[in-house]
Amino acid sequence: MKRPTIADIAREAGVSKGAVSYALNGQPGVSSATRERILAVADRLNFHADSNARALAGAKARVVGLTLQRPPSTLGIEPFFMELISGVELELSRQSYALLLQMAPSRDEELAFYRRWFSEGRVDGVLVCDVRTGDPRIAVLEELGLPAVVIGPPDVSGRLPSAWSDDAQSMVEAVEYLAALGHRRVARVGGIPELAHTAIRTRAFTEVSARLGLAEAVTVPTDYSGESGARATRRLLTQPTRPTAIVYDNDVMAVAGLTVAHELGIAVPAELSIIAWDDSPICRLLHPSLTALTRDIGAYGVHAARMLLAAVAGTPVASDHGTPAHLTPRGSTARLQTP
Amino acid sequence: MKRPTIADIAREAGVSKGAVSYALNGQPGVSSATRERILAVADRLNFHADSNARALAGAKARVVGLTLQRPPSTLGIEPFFMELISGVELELSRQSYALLLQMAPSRDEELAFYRRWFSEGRVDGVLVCDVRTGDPRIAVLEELGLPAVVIGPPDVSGRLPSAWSDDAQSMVEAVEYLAALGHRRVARVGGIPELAHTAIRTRAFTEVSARLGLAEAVTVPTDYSGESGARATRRLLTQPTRPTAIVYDNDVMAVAGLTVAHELGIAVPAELSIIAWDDSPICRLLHPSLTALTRDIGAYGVHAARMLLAAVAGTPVASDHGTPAHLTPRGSTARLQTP
DNA sequence: CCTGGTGTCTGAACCGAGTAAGCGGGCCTC
DNA sequence: GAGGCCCGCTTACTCGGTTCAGACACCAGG
Repeated sequence: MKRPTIADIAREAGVSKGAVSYALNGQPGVSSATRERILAVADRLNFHADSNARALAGAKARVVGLTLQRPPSTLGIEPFFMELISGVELELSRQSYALLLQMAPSRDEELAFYRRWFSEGRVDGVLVCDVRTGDPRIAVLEELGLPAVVIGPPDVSGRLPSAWSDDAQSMVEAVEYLAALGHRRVARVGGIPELAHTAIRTRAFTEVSARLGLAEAVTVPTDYSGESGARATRRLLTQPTRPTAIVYDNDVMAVAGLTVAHELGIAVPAELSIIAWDDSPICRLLHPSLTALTRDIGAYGVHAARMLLAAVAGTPVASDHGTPAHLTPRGSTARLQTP
Repeated sequence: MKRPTIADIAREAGVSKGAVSYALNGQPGVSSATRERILAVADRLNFHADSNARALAGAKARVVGLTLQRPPSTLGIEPFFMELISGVELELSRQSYALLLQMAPSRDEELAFYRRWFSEGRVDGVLVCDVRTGDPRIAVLEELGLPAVVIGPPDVSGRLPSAWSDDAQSMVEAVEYLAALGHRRVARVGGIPELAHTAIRTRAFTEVSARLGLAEAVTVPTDYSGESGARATRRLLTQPTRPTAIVYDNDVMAVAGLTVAHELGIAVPAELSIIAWDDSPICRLLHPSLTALTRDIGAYGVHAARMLLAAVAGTPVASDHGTPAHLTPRGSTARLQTP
């Protein structure tokens, strides 16, 4: 099956290639009568401009890139990224953009992909996830001049705009809630410590705990996997004075934590309260259902995509903080039973 | 930052553009001495050929497409697709291909994306998931002549090669195992009935149950979401004569089912055995851990990608059945307690 | 009637690669 | 020593768009 080109349309409509290009792109230079005629022919032939030719001629490739660098094992179960991607695509589709997805085995390769995409002219811009403090990607992207939006806290995004929300505020809400329920020994099973948003949460957790006079508010670092979450929970719950509440940095680890508590014969929520950061259907399905910090992850994606496309179009865009995650109380948190 | 072109390399190496192209592509036409020199210059300038120009000139775009048409809510929690994509990308990266990912809100739009990708020359080939019987995508792809590989059972893939395994065999293994444990009333919470692989599983389930003389082996259809899985389980377990074992078509619904059983005060595995199709870390984390039909999903992805790239290269490829999912017995299945 | 401006359209250059055709020069053969 | 051939490289054209300079018509103003 042969694909129609603008030359075909030009011939069919009795005009030149240039006129067709102007008509299709809504540019001035053709009368509305001929524009109509050209568009009609294009529509009849079911024409779509070859994106390679268009990109080569200096227009946009209409593709943006996204790389993920987490082990596939944790990526698979964490609903976060799929929801994020869903949101990103929603906005991209709306503006006829496509998404190039790349899983990178390591940070170096992730960087290499950005470089390659740039030099191959594959993408008009990129989204950056899982930012660390002093992340080399930021500098490289700034140097390349490739439009980019960071999905993460703004304080590590350099001159790049970022789409994120105030994790500190959400953490305060969670811990204050636990304190209000009477909990004094609150622990946290945190995410990958090197990630910038983990650091923000850790700091907020420590500060609010100190402010509320809670006992040693310890954060156990993990790699976000269920296994490491289970290990961390086991460690916390087998201490001489165990915590009465634990905040988990993702839903998978919270599920694991719930299971460990059950395994150790510790009743949830009677003896242990659990909060998961990032709500997901699983949190609702379990018994007891998990109290969670809920946020509209898809909305982040939509927002980030919109910002990126604006940046690609040359519009200066500012960082934007969406609404922070808020607490959704469910069955896994309860007032502390004073024995 | 300006990107180097072959013209830059040609000037630098003191040869013509043509020679550079031949050298870079490993084609004959240049002596090994100049080839070395050209490659050295290209390497020094960190050159990567513009993919748009290359694709326009008739070479490959080095991109393949994949569309997903499931509601984001179920996509998010189901590890299947992320693992599949991980596998696909592993192989694609190895051959310097990129993946264009597209989530489609509806089947019609999914089809429209394939059409557009084709006419825009964006992709060299596509992967097709979630095939239904009489799926219109198969016919369209055959008509367009766009290389494609179906990730699904071969009997609905038309002339397109397919990468899948024998679901019927795995289903037989699961039901025979339950029967061997003494179960006579086995039910199934199935996936989306229109999907081809669901139909295969349903048929196999019915047949093996009949062969083993099990009582009315009913399959309750769902949309794969945890909620619908919970509903289906509730329905099954509140019947006058309830099943003593249930096979779930995905892990999320199995988790939901476990929770419902708990909610109804039905002990797992003492009073009810549960098997999940598709293993995932969650299955291992829960208490009791879930007996599952395990398969290497990433391997499917690798395989499908390899087949697709072969098809893109013009090599005729045959459908391939990988190793079927096999049973991994865990804590959620047990011998039936005869009261 | 001439000039200037505007609107519409054409022609051609260009993007950065791939590739067929052509062309010297060295080597082998008779 | 002439003819033929292959190797190594260049030249020029191609892909399908975008875009700019210019041609032409038409109209208003002086």
